[in-house]
Amino acid sequence: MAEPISEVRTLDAPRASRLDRRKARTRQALIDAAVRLIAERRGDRASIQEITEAADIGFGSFYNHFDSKDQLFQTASEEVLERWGQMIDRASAGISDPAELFALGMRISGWTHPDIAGFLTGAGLDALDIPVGLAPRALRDIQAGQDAGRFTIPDAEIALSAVAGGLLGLLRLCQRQPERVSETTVDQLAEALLRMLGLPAPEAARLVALPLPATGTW
Amino acid sequence: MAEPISEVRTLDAPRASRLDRRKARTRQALIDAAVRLIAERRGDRASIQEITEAADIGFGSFYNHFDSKDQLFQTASEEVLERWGQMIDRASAGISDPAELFALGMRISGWTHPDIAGFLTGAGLDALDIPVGLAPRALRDIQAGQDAGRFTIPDAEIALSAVAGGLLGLLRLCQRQPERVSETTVDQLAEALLRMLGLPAPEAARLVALPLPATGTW
DNA sequence: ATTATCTATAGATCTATAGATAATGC
DNA sequence: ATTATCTATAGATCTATAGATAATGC
Repeated sequence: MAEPISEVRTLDAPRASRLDRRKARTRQALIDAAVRLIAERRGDRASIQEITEAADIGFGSFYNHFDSKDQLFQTASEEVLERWGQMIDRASAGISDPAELFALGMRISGWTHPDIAGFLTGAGLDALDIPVGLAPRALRDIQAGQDAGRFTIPDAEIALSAVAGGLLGLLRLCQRQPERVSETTVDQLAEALLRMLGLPAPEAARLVALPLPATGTW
Repeated sequence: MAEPISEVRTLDAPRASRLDRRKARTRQALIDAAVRLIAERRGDRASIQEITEAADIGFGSFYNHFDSKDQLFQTASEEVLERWGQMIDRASAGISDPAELFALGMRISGWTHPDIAGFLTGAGLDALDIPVGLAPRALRDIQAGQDAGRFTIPDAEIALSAVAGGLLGLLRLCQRQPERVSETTVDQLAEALLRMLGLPAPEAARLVALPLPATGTW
């Protein structure tokens, strides 16, 4: 099988024509609209007509970019989660202790942009099935913590689901009753989840008291 | 406001005619079909036609019982969760320690009937918004544990969401890779969640080692 | 006679596509 | 000349209801 052409194109740096940029803009408008609709819990109940109206593009343009609603929602989920995951990567560069990595990722995720938080609460635990973004990073940290003997919890995937449930509970509360979420709420959740993973309570308390690095531009 | 008439009817014991029983049977067939569809993740994507076919009743009969799909799914969710909750009530009668109550409910829920487990994993965290069944009981136990000073976690609702995430993770794993779920997996999850709630680790280990009472008929 | 269920269907969506229009490339 | 977007629409659903049929009550 021959080398894919796109490979070559990627190397020719400024190949993107104005046409390409226009196409990318339309595609991005569809993805942004999908993220908003998931956050509003309209999700896949929205018709393609609603989606294109929310994206402010012509109805037929949808099929220039996606074959079905499911494909759009899958792509949109992957994109927003991967963007989030890479932001956490930047913030946690240089840290090697898996427990510290986990704590940091959780504390940053709890203070994320409201739009993204809305997406996550709308997607619910289904976000765990998205193969990129937050879930694989959190699973990696949990497994590394097991291997290092810092986490005693036996099954990493069950632990990951509990972690996700905790984060989603926090984000839901932020949306519904923001007055009940103080600056320490996120840290308290991260601390509780570290205890669940099997870290001794004093060590969990120590990790969430570490200073947060700057997250950079989102 | 006058006393509701249904109150009186409830006292006249064997009022249910054969017609009433036939009607109840049709209604139950719709509810059972809805539970199966949620478990199969077809959920509200299923058309009313599909629902009535799954229930093996005529299409038009749907509207004798429910105004919309949403109403059916809401009713079905409440019924199956409340049935589950009452089973736990029976199994935990006589126990007063909230931490022990919580541990028991979790350990029983982890060994529930596969059909019900399928429903829960299909519903996901949305089950937390159902006002009857498991969620209010678990929230009650967590709050009682806070009041008794046994749980140190500050926000009971966030904790509940983490607990639900853990249980759903376990049930998902049971479905996908049953060979990875041993007899101790449920107890290990319950123990981890007790630690998360703030119980000292040795105490958490002690509680999940207690014998399970018989759950009775489901 | 009454009540619930069933079948058939009108009207309202919704999806997918064809063909026209507008934007860009050369 | 090429490519993407837009408008319009055919055909396929899907919902809600009307009217016919079957079961039960009295």
